[in-house]
Amino acid sequence: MPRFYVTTPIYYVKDAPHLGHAYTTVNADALARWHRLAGDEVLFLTGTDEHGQKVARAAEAQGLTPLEWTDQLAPRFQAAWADLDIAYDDFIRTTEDRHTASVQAFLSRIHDNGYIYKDRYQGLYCVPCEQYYAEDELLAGGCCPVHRTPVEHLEEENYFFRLSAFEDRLVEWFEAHPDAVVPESKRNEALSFVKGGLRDISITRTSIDWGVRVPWDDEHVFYVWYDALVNYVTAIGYGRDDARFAAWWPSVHHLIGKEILRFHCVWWPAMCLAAGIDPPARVQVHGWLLLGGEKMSNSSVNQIAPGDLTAEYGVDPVRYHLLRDIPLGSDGEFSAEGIVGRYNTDLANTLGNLLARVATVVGSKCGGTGPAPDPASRLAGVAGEVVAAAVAAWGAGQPHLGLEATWRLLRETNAELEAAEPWKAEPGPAVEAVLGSALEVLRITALLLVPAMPSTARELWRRIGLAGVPEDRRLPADADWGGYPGGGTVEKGAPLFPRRKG
RNA sequence: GGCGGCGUAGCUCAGUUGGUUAGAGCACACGGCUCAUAAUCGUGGGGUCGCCGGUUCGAGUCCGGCCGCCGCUACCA
Repeated sequence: MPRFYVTTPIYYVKDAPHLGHAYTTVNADALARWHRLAGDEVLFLTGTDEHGQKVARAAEAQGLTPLEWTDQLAPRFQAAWADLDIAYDDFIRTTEDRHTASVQAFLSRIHDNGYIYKDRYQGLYCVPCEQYYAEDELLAGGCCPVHRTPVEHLEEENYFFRLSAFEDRLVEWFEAHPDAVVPESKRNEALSFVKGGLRDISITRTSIDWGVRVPWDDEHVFYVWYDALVNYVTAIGYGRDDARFAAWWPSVHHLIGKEILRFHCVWWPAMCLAAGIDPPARVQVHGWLLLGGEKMSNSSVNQIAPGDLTAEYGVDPVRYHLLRDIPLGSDGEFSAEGIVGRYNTDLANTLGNLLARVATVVGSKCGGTGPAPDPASRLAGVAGEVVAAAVAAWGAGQPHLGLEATWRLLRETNAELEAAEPWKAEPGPAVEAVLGSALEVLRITALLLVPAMPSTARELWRRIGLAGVPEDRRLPADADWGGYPGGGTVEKGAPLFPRRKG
């Protein structure tokens, strides 16, 4: 059975979950649901990143230990994902014992392989940023470009990862695996970064102790990024369960935002090579959610809480908008006009209204019992094409194309009803053939909607009189034309998506 | 500065290796229908494919130059 292991980045626990986090997570969830529907064995991982100096200081300010503090924060993400119907299989926290064990095993292996060495680091450090700057990055007078305050000359003893040793092997890896980083523009960006020359990177700190202890030197903890990246192998048992690890690695699918491309497409593959394992099979880089042209980021004020949106528009419409309107890989503009427009045209008008009109006519012409579809319906061919297009699109990590294809089928079905006008005809086989075919389209649509709108898919399935739940079916086999059995009770019910004014 | 990308309908975008009349959705206009959530169906208007030049029987597509926007150039979904 094919395996599909999909990850989101682990989110920095101190940030409140916002729509940017939700965007990544909804995409990962939809891809995971698609692969489950395809019959693959799926592991969907998300979680929180809980180490680092900022967390330690914030905890101290609260009079709590760091762990007590993050114990309070991590559930905010779990709650946000529950609200968005995110069905992750594992939620990792970097403060868990399993993670400490895997980080220590992973980095010890790199150390044993000779790619970690101790050196003295000196540089210009901005305390508020917790970061070193190169001289040419500073403003006039030696000031931090962010805080506009003077930086300090600092000297620290660190362990370094010999990233520079991996230049050639990374280039070879990119060339041997053209699909390892998608879209291609991001792959080129990563590759040109590697070709531009790699410097060794400092991976430990002595100035902090809220982190994973370096097993060969008690004075040091790992810098938060190196501990964070390892979460992807922690979750599948690195250093603790070799059989499980071997089953899931390296066929992993990392979903990330473009701002962390370098970590995932350069540092992380190099760390894997250094540890003697294959780099990740795929890193899928997505764009940003923009609000009025501005990035929605952790530090700015333009954050939108996912819960506010789901309360206003409903969970599935929010998921649909994120998946349908922003091609994975491009930046996308989020706006109230955008979500309402998509809601009214696609969900209320095309889909919801189709169900309503079919249900009404089945009620008046067939006594409310759904008839079987017509094997010779023109829609059978359209459905076949659409299912094939959706399978290809979702398989290629392009939810917006999968959904676009699905709506083509719905529009064709509305047109078919106009042509046949079953509401004018006397009850009989001709009317039943038309309505049965429309119901069959709705059944296939329910299947195709499982990844994007799981609740809607279930409700559609139930309304047209089918037993069970659509996510228990399998694609593409169960989407073959003719699967609607006929004989079930079709329920009109309240509008699936009531039209919105504003 | 270096490397890379983009510019196609009012908006968002699609346009394989050059090849009939440049497409889709939305928006707009007109018409049909009245089963349906003022929904739906059909038709239509709207493009010097950023600009200039070149290659070619033929260029949105290839080449050169120019204009404009953006990304990366060692923090952050």
